[in-house]
Amino acid sequence: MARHPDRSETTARTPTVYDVADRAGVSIATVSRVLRTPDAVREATRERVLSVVRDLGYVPSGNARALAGRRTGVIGLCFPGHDGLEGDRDPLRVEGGVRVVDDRRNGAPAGGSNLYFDEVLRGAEVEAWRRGFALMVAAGRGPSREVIVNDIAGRVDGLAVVARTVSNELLTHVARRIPVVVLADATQADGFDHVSVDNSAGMQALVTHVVGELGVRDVVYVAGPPDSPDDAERQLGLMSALAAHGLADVPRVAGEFRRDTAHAAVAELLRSRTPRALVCANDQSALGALDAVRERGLRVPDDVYVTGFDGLDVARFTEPPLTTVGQPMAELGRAAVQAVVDRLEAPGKPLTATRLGVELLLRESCPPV
Amino acid sequence: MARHPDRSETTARTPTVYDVADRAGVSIATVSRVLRTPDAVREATRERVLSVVRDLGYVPSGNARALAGRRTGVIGLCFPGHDGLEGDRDPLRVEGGVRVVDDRRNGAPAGGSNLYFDEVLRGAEVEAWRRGFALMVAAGRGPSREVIVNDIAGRVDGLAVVARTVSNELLTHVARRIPVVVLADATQADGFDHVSVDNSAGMQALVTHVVGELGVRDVVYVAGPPDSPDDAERQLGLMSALAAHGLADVPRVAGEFRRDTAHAAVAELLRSRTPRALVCANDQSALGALDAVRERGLRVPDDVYVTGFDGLDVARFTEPPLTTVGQPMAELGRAAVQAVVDRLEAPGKPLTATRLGVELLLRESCPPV
DNA sequence: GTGAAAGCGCTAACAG
DNA sequence: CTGTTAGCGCTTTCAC
Repeated sequence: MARHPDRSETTARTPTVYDVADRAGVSIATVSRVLRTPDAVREATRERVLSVVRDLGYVPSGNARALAGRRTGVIGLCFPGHDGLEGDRDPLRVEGGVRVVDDRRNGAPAGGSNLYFDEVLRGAEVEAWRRGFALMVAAGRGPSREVIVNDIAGRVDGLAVVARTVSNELLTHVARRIPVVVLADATQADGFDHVSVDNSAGMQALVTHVVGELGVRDVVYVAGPPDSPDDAERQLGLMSALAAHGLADVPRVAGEFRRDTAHAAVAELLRSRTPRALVCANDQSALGALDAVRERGLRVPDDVYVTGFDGLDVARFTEPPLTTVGQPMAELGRAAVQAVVDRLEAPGKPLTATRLGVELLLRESCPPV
Repeated sequence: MARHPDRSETTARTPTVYDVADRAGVSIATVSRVLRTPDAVREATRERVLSVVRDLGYVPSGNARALAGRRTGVIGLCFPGHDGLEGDRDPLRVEGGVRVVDDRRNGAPAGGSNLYFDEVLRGAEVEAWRRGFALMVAAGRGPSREVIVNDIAGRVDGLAVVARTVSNELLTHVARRIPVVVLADATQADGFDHVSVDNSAGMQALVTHVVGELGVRDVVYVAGPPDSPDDAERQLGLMSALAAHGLADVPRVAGEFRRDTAHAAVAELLRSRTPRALVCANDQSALGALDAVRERGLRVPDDVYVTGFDGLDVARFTEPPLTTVGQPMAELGRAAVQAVVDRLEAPGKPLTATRLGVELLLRESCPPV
């Protein structure tokens, strides 16, 4: 009471434990107990307190709780902005009304709108919920990203970060405060727990299908960005499958994981020659490859096989449907949260590196034999 | 210092302002200033403090900040669990490896995997970020939902809640502490800010197309759940368009917004007769209607027109592509966050009811004239 | 510019 | 079963 000389109920502030305690004629400790360990309080008292809680519209401050309890009950998830989300700078359109659009099929499906992270996020949310944690998201864009991550790090019990979202330096820094797990990057020995997908095995299976079963010798790889750990692993799988079939290497063009870039690169390539198969680093670039092949008047799969990687939904609806490697995206998110929680529960245990399996989805663009 | 007699740097705890202050030979106030208002501190001092921050791996506690600063910098978003996410109870599969699947088109596209909320979430995230807030998500499933919402309410500055996620009672309760905006429910006069899409106008435009332009008189409405405010509004639009064309009403069957339910209901209907058009309350039920029509050996649009509502991605890839009303889902999320932030900045202003426009997407299942 | 001190609202011993 | 009392780590006047 000393700290709160005037808790007269007339003051219009958001009510605190003190207000509830006063009104119910109990101590703040009892109010706290009613909320956290109801069985430790006599029924009558409990009822009284609860009714005051209702009357006052009391909602306990999560921050005060976290501070006093030394745990927030929140897990953070950071990933690198929603790619291609131009809406980022669109002014928000808020007029009502209806616009009529003739939307009959007039071209290839639009590029996948970043389903990838949507699904990771969903998986993470589900798992966090089950483990009794709330989830805080930061899909950083721009330089302020580092600031935000730092900020988030201060409000959660643990953090899951998608590879390449922020500098390793920052990661190391925040890891001194809370457990950090890195998603979609198999790199070891950086002191973090890791959760990733079997990129290498996936690509290996895919290329084995193309080279081994279909017997194609003339392959071109539409590569991802040089600094992508994902692509690095996929190339490892590629090389290994090639080697297994007596091929030393194949030519590459730079697709950069992007539809437009891949489109341009493949168009350029096709001006000089037509390989039998275009193995693309991801689905987006496969869409670009498909565009370029079509423009050239070539048929898929008859003239050229085309394959992707990721298993975006949109890959099922291309013309023809795209053979690709499906990643368990939602499970990635779940596994990440799981790894964070596990680490929280067993701080001392050795670092883990979770590997999730993938699916080789054989479709018309490069069909089964 | 009185409160922290032993701040000797040898103790291995997560460092606090006190540790930084000690090491840098300044007061905690100065440390705080360096972080919040750098210009208020002499350059030399600032550098010194910053370097200690780095050395110690200091990350400020967001909770303590929020508590002292009386604002969290976080906005909450709650929606009703990820529908149909069975993965909810799946054990997480964590073995690596590759599974090969012949995934050539073998049926209709799978039902939309809840893109709806994924996009709302994404929109909210983007807007929160731009406004300098972090986002906390709760996609509640089960009864503990109410508990969690309450919990979240205690850790955020404002809350956006999708209609029918939690009881109005709880909403009213937490609204006494922080601003609450309700999504996708046009109901007024409940004391909350609202953000929704123009359901009524959308359906009206759609039905005007069917009845007015295509001249169909024999329509059946595949309705949503009786307690859905969304469907209620859509029916309003339906009635109004019918009236405008001299039709009193049309028969209804219960689709419940679900593919399976709608499938069953329409199959039942078709056993007795075949209406010229099936106007469905949402895309999911339109998928079900399509299934039933196909099974009956009828052709769309030649024998029956079918329409949906929502504009899910999957509706573009059905056979034939589905005429539907597209909702700006990401913008819904953005507008919600915007409403929360606006309310935070101007607590006194009158309640708002934001209405987002929709698009009538005319596709092959009920094409333009 | 910088420091001292007073909380922010809650939990968790520790007494009784 | 209930009350007292320390803090949790930070921001923020108010002096100097």
